[in-house]
Amino acid sequence: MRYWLMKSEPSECSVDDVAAAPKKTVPWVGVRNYQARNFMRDEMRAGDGVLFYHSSCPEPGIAGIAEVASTPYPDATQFDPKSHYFDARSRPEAPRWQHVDVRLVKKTRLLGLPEMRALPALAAMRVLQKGNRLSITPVSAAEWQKINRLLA
DNA sequence: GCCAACGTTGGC
DNA sequence: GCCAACGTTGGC
Repeated sequence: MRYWLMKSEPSECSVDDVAAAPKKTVPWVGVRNYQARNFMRDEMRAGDGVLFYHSSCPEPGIAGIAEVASTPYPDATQFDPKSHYFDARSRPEAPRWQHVDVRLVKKTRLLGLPEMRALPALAAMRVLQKGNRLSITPVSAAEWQKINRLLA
């Protein structure tokens, strides 16, 4: 059992959008960064814990608790010329991009970025490090427990 | 809209 | 393999 923080722009897919989705589950399509892809493809397991993070918005922060809900599979948007995420160099016989499904466990109060930065227990979180841009980052068990207590 | 930080691309 | 140019991310 591992833990992750996954960023989503609420204008694209907010915590409320996931809550309204069938089975409260969405395919995590659109990741086009190799490190983030590798986390999904190589390291995630169904049942892993996910902190659902709102980015590029007026109030960035953790907006819900979710979980990994599938094994990795190819991202269909890479083969769709009409998609914003189309990748002309990916081949169906060798898909470049894979993703998992994410299921919302519960929407929480917003744990805002300033509040996260103020907590010593979270000081080492990958997502808070200067220069971090990765849309998926590992979370330690201690960080996971701390945040779950705060949002309980 | 600005800009720092980082990733990717492509010429050499 | 180097590295400059360019594109993207994401907080502010």
